[in-house]
Amino acid sequence: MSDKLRIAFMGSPDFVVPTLEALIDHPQIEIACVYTQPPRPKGRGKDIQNTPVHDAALKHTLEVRTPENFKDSKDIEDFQNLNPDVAIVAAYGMMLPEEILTSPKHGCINIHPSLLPRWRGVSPIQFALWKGDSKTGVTVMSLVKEMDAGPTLAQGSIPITGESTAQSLSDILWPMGTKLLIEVLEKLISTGKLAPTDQPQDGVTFCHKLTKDHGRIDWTQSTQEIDLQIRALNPWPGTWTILPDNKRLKILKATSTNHEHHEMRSGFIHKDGCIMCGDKTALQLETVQPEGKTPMDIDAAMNGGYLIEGDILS
RNA sequence: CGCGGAGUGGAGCAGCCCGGUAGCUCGUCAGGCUCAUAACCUGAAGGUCGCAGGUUCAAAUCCUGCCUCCGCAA
Repeated sequence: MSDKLRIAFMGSPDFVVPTLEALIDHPQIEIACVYTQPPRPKGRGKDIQNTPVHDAALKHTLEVRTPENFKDSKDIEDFQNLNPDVAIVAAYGMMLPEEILTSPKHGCINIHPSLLPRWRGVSPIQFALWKGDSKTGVTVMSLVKEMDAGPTLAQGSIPITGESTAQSLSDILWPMGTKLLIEVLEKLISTGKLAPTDQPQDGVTFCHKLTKDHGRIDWTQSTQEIDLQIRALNPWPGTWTILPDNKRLKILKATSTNHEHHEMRSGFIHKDGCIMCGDKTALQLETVQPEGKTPMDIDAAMNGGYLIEGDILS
């Protein structure tokens, strides 16, 4: 019998790979198995590709399992037969049935990048930023049947600034979550139990899944709202607008201004790439990407004729 | 073989269909004007036109193959 903590890791995207590697490197932890999303067609040409976690696990010669879901009792049995002390779930990308949640001795532990109970759901970082929260954070919690409603084990908080993007927050929150997770696990190892705290009843909010459609800019909104949208949806799913020739233009970076302008129509392109918004202030575009082109700064886009003073964005 | 766009001085583009002197908007450098300037004027430097073949008197331009980048979609 090993006295190491026996873990099943479940995750998929690149930003949880460091979490997996931190667990691998921990002397008192052993990874029994890594679960991740099945390889799927991806990218141009639709080649099927492993998830980043899949490749990282293979690199460390860990067993990888990629069930489509846990509806098949065989998959559930296979999981139970691993007999893990605890399962770590980090951006795995699927709901787990109760048989899985209750199977490990200490249940399933999840890293959720929000200050629960605020922003339960799948895109918490983006929503905290988009809805103008002044701070956000990361919560380590036990999973229960109801989504993101389980008791918390640790929590950390960070401020959201006018410069924050979903990317910049994610870059801070996931390492913070990993650190808190390790602390929780070390405490589990030393005391043999978790120290859960039930979530408050009040302050529960939910966020839904984002799609590319959420990235379309409505120029009748205020500069402030559009600025938040651009930073919240950066880098995914990205924000975009439609040029007069019906081509898409991604907006990668922009700054709100309070310049005064003579032309007030929403979406009107002023000299230097200032766009009129609904509250009669303007948004200064800084980095854009026309369809089929690489990202470029606004001066280049104006010089190249992608944006023309006097045209209207829709 | 999912659909599509693109590789031309440092940046973004035009030119290609209808082969024949390297163009446009900027940037950079020098000088001028100005109290001054990201403004204005004058001048200059800077490009094997993605790579390799082919056709031709002549290829950025036509033909073939390859490489690279990107949008959509997942």
